[in-house]
Amino acid sequence: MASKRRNMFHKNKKQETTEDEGGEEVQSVIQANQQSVIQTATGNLQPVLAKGNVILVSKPNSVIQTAQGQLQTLQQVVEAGSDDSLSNEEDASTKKRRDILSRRPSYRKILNDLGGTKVESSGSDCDSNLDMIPAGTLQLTSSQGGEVQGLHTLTMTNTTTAGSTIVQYSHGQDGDFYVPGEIVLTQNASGLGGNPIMAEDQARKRELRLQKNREAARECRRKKKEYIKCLENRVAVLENQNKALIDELKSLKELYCQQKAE
DNA sequence: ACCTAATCTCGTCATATCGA
DNA sequence: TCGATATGACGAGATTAGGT
Repeated sequence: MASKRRNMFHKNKKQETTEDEGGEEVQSVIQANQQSVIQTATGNLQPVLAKGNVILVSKPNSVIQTAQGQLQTLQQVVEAGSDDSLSNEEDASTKKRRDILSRRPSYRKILNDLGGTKVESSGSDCDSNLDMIPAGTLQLTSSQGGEVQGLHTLTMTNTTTAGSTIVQYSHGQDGDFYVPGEIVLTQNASGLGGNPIMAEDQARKRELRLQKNREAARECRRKKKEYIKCLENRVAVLENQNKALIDELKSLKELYCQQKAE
């Protein structure tokens, strides 16, 4: 039962809204079934837009002008959004999956590639291009302020009992407390020939590594949320640009028809 | 109020990526 | 090349929403 639920969760990762640690709700701006922006004589350009395709507008005095960077971005978004390998996710074993799935570039790298925005260890500047959004349109704000991460330290204290350790956990704000239980390192488990000092050292290193990784995971999740917000912001910007271009095109067409009729 | 399914959050592991 | 860091995947428990 529980595992079934978990599997469902991993299958249904796409959500309309999500809530972060601070209780902040992030509304998705990605909407399906948007009216097609670019239309051809046959009515729809969709079949042409396969993965990796780029629309090139090279006509010098065209109404529709694009900056090179925007086209690049569009291509990257299209490519990032289509991951064929995920469709077989259910059937593969864990090991196999890890072999098949290739890791994407880090969020830091992606964000740098996208807009030159850097992911800092705290705070967000991904909204830097939001001033392109016309007044009255959706703006997503990214607030990171709610969560204060204190400094954590972990110390292991030797006791007279061989192989056991008291773990002292120190939090920056709440003060220290001691974990009453003990970490027992047996000879077999440590594989260190029964040397309690080395075993304790190993355990200490492991605890340190786990602690670091724990915090790294938190930070990584925070960055991931920020990255998603950035993408959503970008979608909002591009949708508005599309809308403006459509309006411009429409008015120019009308103007042209009027002049032609005269 | 209770149950169940869906969703969220966190810790851990494995491994890719980065920087010295 | 190697140690440190970042991140995807997974499992477990907590929380939430909807139905009875």
